[in-house]
Amino acid sequence: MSEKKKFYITTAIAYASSKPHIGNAYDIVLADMIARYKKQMGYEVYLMTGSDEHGQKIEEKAKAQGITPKEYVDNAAATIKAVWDSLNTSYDKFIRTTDADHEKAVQRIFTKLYEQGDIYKSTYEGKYCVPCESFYTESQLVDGKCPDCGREVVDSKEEAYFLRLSKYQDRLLKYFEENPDFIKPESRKNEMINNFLKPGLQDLCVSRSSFKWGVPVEFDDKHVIYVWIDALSNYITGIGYNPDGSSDKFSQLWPADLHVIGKDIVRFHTIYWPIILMALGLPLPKQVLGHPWVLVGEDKMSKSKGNVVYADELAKRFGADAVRYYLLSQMPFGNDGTFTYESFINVFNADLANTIGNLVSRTVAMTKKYFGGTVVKHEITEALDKELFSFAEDCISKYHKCMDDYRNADACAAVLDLAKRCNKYIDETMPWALAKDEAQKDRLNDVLYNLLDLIKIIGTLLSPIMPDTAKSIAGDSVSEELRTPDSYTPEETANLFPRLDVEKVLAEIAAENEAKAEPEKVEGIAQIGIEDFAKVELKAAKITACEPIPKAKKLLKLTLDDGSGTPRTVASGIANYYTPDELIGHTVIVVANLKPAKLCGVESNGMILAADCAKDDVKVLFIDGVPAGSKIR
RNA sequence: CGCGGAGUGGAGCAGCUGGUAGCUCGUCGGGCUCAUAACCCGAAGGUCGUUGGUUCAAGUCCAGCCUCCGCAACCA
Repeated sequence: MSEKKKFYITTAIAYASSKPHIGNAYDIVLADMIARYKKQMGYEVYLMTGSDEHGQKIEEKAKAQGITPKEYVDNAAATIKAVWDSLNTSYDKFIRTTDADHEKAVQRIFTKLYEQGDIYKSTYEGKYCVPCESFYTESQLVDGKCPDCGREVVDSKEEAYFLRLSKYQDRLLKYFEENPDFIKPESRKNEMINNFLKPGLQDLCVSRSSFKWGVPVEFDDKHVIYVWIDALSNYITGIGYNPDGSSDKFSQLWPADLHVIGKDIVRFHTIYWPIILMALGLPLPKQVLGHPWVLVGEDKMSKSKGNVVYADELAKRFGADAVRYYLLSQMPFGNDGTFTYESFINVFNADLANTIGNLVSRTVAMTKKYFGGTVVKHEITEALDKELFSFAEDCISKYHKCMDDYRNADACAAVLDLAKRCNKYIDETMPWALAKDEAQKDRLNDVLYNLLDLIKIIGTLLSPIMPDTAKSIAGDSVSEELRTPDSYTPEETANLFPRLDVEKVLAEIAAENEAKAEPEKVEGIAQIGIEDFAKVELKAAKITACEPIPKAKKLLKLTLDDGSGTPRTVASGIANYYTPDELIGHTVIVVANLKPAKLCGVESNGMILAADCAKDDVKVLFIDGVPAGSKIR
């Protein structure tokens, strides 16, 4: 009968609409590190991750590919798993929201909440744009019209189910107060309270009837259960919860000790999720950790920007441990971190190759060279050694303090400090000089013993962060006890982290990206026939007036003379490149038969042609001298 | 005044509850040779966005302003 304390930790489940990028992967890497750490601290750990597989977007993507949504998500889930596995993550369960037992449990949850009155049927009232098939709230409208297409909207009602959030508001606020550590970091808690709780919660719409790919409401099959109840419930259904009777595992593991999530979904996990649990009569999770994002350079990662970086590709190139180390050591606690290949390689070289790898390599080499591979323990007498070990103890306790607080970057720094201290110790003791004097043989032995001992400590401390590396430098005997073994006989290993040539690697990557980008472009824009082009009506038009649009940052409102006699108004997103004065009087090419659209309250009839010369460089095509109204083809 | 975040030596970041500004990389000079052209030491370089306030004392607290970045709205 093990009396180990349990630690149930989860990640956000990844949305199965596309391959997760390095930022999504940060979630699981962080959770995995915490899980491994807790395990090492003696906890019985259960780590769950998974994929969120319902929703309109998936339905549409599947349709576009001509396969069923189920086929689509089967592929997607496999991809997600493959990425997670490439990072050597040690999850105990991978839940899929299309798992039969999950779907069943979600239906039962929904029904239970409905029967006890926490979910009620009502109508979703809003402004509806028929062509766009979308609902908008009053505040989303632009000049009372559809923000998307600019057309009139109509008052409309749609049946839907709602979760009573307001009922639990006060209890939730109280929970926040009584559990100050519930939300980490603290700043996000204040955000939640000020922005959502204090103004008052509005009941949440928890069903949809506009698409089919979801868990059907048991008693009303026109509706599917919307993401909140479906996805969030994974944390309990994945360990066997069911309102009709839960598994033993559930009672052992729940409440969760930690939900690791991205900062963008803190709201759902600290407001909606606790309220769902309260309604179910279940205890709330102990803590929610909202981590920052991984940016690529300055930007958020996005497919359209073409700057997406995938974890498995990185792991393949640099090794899983290096990727894990980069993410865990370089992400600031509160702010977004950045990924660039350049900084990755720099960190790799500085921390992993030069400091840790080289320390191991030089120490092992000397042990081999001077003692044939084995050094033994003697009592410490030198003051220098005492200082060295007391420094090590400081590092260890600092490391724990940081890890307990999920300040993993600082924890990494503490380990690096120790490794640097060891490198310095080598210079201070100069083993190569000792080796020349037979009388110093014992001293030389002691120096190497001390180094090997601390290398073992470094390996131990690193094991949640870099499991493979830890194994190869500390072996299976991870231990934080200083100077326990009677002797050390290190295994000779190849260089742990061979230094990378920045220029060379960057060039390689650039070449590969280029090779990859080519075929996609051909695919991206389909060829069209002359008849398609004929549909576009291009005309020359003279800019007679131009002014900025107050609400808009990027738009200019242009008034054009297109020869028709009536002035034409066009909004154009060129405010960052041109001032109104620079445009007035010039003649431009306008797409005349483009559907009108409402932009920031201005009706735009057509668009003017401009060239994307480079990133952040746009040039409008001027055709001064061409009479206004001339047809262009 | 839509919401939120940030402005610290060349670059990237630490600086929690106020008391001589630190780290990594880079640069320059030196040392060493066990090691992965690595390691060790030293130096140069910051009026901590700006203005005002609180205080014996502010990067650290308060107020205003400027700039940048996400999200939302709008690159038709």
